[in-house]
Amino acid sequence: MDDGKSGEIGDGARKRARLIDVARRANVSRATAARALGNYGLVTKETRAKVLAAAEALNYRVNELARSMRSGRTLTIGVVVADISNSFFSTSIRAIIDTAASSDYQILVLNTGDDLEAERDAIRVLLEKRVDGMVVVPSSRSHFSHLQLEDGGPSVPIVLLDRYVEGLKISSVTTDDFAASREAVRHFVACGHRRIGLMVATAAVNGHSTKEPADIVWTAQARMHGGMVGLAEAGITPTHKWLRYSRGEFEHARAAAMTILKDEPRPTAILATNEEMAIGCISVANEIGLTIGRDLSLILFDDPPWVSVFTPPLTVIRRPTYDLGRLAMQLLLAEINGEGTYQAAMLRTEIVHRQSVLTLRATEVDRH
Amino acid sequence: MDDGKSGEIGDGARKRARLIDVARRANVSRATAARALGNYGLVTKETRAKVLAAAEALNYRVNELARSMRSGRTLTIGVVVADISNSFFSTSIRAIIDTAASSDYQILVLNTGDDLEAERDAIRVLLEKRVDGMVVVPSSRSHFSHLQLEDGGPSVPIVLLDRYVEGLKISSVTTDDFAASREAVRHFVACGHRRIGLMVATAAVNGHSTKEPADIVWTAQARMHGGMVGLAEAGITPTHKWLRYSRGEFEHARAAAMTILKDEPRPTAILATNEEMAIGCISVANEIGLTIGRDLSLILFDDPPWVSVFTPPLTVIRRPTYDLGRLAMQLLLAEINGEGTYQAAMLRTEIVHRQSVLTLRATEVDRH
DNA sequence: CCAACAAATGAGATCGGTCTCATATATCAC
DNA sequence: GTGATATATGAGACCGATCTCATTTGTTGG
Repeated sequence: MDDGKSGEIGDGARKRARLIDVARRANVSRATAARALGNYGLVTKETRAKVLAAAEALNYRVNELARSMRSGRTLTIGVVVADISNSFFSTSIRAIIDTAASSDYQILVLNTGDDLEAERDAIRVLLEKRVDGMVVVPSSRSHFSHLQLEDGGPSVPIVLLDRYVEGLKISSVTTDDFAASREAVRHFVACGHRRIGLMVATAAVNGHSTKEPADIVWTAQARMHGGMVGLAEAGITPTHKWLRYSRGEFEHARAAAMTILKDEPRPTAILATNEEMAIGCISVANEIGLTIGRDLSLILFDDPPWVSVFTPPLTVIRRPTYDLGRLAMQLLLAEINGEGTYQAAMLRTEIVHRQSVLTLRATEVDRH
Repeated sequence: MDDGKSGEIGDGARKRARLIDVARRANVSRATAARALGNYGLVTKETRAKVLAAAEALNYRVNELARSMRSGRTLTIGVVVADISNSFFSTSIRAIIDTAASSDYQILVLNTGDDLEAERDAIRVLLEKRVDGMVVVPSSRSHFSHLQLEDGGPSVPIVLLDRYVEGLKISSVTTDDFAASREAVRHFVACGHRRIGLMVATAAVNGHSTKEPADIVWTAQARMHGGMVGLAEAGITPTHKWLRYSRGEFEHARAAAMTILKDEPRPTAILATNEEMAIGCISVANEIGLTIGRDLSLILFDDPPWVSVFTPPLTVIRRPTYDLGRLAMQLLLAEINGEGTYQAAMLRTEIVHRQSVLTLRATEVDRH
């Protein structure tokens, strides 16, 4: 019964054109219209032209949902990230989007705020939306059962970004932060520093703290551990006196820095595990009259544009941020296409020497 | 005919559980299983328990694609943005994601690099994916037919973010950048500055240029225009001598700044329309021995964390970045729910006075 | 002129939930 | 006992594109 379905002309609120509308207008079947539009199978030039004209006239857009239903592919990748407004993550995501787009994949971005429950929800939602794969920045080192999708039937490939999870057999793309931290501390030591502070960014703590949070993320732990080993190797007893774990918010970072820099004797150098820690540290140094690169040496992880025009330009540990995202996406695409194998890629970092690390002369070492 | 479909136990490569698998395991019909899982209609406690147990055992996840097919809603919003790694956009997107998530919407992020063709593709893809709405940062002021979806049947609500488009009857959320620029120039003038440079960020130019690109974005034009009006109002003949349009990349921004600061006499103050322009400007100032806040005054748009710990702390035009994204999403959700009306929201900005603007004494005004 | 084959098109199943409508069973009133 | 009502469940249509398989039409050779 033709009970007033669409296809009639003129009523304002008509629905979007479907394939069948195009087919009817071109006087062909859906199958033929599909062939003409999809450019496959056998269609005469004239038929194709008729169909294309009809599609044009009706402003037809294929319904990807329906297509995905049949094909089983959504051409959509889920990205689960701690904080997209963080410059490291936004740059990585830019790389992910670019790489995915060149293979016609789109990106669904979910933000967890490093909250485990939010991460579980995110994974569930992405599974329900039937994404073809996921890039995840895991918020926990110990709770990861929601990332183990393989048991009980095939599921969706995942690649971890920025953070490794021990015991999880999932491909990951990280940087060698342990080595980076150790190298930074070695550099401090080589420049004569012996009192070295370490500000570790983590969301697993309230405000800031001197002891390691229970569920600290792999990256943060590697950076802390690398620093401690660097100290030990230099014959300096690793002390927690100038070690702080802190959330990233400006006030927390400042408070953490303050407790280090108010200490007597104060450290002559600080390693900050991200931009936020460094900014907190600089803020406090400014406030109590310490000049970076003279009274206080500083190295930070990551290399945002401003640090090279800072006074003084800041020495940093540069990570291949864009490459990290791109590689994660490449591994994921390979796994989606069945070409991939498990792989824990760990990219190298590089110290960019600028002017925030002072070389102490022997006398100064004593004086400080 | 039961031709070996799934449901049989034990073969490793079985597909994901469907509703019908759950129903069979619980010995009920699909309809009943749907009622039990969807928590609607009438189901006895026992039946519900059976179904939930079956779903649990099979690790069942609803297929949102299928659900969306019937419901006509995807609970997905498309976001089309120039550059997600830009801190302004990534903060706005964070707000968009947060706001959307609290209404159970997810975000599909596409990046255009401010390329019109990429933007058209992005819109097409989002339409095909049947998003329920879009937030778009339009890359062009003059080409916008791809954003006019209403003719020829109902389509999808769009809200413009950050950039207004004249002649487009689409809700938008922007800041009053004309007023902001004018106020910044006024402030310079009040501090005794008369030679004021203006660095306008735009992707519509190759490298940098002194004349206005053909298809400059609304925001950039407003900022330029506001600056010019500010000058005129102060009785200063607006000159293009110290006006530069430049792409955001560090080297382009530097090159643009160089041509301004190498001029004789050089301007004593510069208004930078974003972080990238400011960084380019600072870099050149450092190189040729100009100290910000003494030899060269500087105001920039936006207020990333580092500028307040810079030496000197930088005076900025602060925009409510997070609020911008949130409001855009709120307007969009309202339109999706049929409660919205057309609305061009323009939020106020605020000058944050720090120490990068020098007050010139009369003699200095002459001397400079 | 008819068989054999190629070219072009159509009919209908399918993907997996959701929802309407019909049916079956239980409960109650008179 | 019969009809009215509430409760619980099932059958089947539907969303829109794709793809297999069958059918029709056209072409060529003997």
